[in-house]
Amino acid sequence: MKIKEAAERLNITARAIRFYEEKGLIAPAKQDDNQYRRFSEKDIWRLQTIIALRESGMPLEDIKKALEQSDARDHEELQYYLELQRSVMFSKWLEIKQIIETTDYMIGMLKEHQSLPLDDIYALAEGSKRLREQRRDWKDLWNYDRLAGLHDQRVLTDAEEYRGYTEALATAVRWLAPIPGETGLDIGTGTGNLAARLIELGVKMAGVDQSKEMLKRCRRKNPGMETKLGNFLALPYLDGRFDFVVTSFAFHHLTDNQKALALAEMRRVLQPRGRICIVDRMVISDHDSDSGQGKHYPSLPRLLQWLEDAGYVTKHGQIEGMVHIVYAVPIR
DNA sequence: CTTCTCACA
DNA sequence: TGTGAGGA
Repeated sequence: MKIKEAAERLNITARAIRFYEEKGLIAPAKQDDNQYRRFSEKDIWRLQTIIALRESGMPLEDIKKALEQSDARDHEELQYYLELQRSVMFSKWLEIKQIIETTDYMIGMLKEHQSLPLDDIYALAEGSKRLREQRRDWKDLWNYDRLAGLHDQRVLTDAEEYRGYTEALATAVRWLAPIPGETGLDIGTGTGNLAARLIELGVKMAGVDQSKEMLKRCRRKNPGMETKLGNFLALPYLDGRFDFVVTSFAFHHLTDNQKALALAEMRRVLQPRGRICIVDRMVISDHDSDSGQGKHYPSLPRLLQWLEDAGYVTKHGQIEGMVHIVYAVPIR
């Protein structure tokens, strides 16, 4: 099949196909005498894949990598690229959602005042800009991909970082007291240790982590569990999906501003009566303790204050040393 | 009908 | 991330 026929069949221009070839995404055979490209069914199938991935907004560079994994039959890596793409799209969706909300607010102001109060609008714009930057500034400062292999060992033996780990997970499960059939989200799920305990009780758990290696292990350990790439600031789920959100030994990775944003994100994916459970090392003073190395142990009193201001009733407890648990149920 | 390159957004 | 022109 020559290029024009292929292009017509796929509803793209011949030019685009040559372009994909130039970028190294396909390599159709060329006829010896005149150098015309000949497209096999395999080539067509590959082009269809490219078009589909392109349709999802994936950049050509990433499509190239994804196809390489697919060629190597590396199912897990291919899944990683698709999920990466999904999490990118989710961030964009959140941004757009926010822009719509800002616009709605402006429309409301205009109706009410017959004009736009500039100060308010400016503050609003600044606010959304900051939120966007918070999200964008997310980085894997901790290289959990590298740590994934040793993670399960470490949580049990690291008497410093993960002191009280087992007891903390057990307490979280007890406080959440899930009803079988409920849906829960574990943020920063790692290899799914907390999620596994909840699944045992009949909860449908979803896990989010920023590390693909962690998620690989998590899926291996908990075959039925749904896992997605993502982070606190852009949870890869639509609104109102969960009965509860839980996070253990992960919240302290967020800076001050990011913590506030993360709480808002949790609320977004929760049903109206959805509860929140946060287990982590915390400090009792009024300010986060910034120990460097990307660790910002949250201030327990301030965390409680935030949640109460947002309309939650809270309950908290000390598990061991710095390790605390905070549980919150909305009353409005 | 196809190829390739150059410029352009 | 493509597209259009123009020569071979």
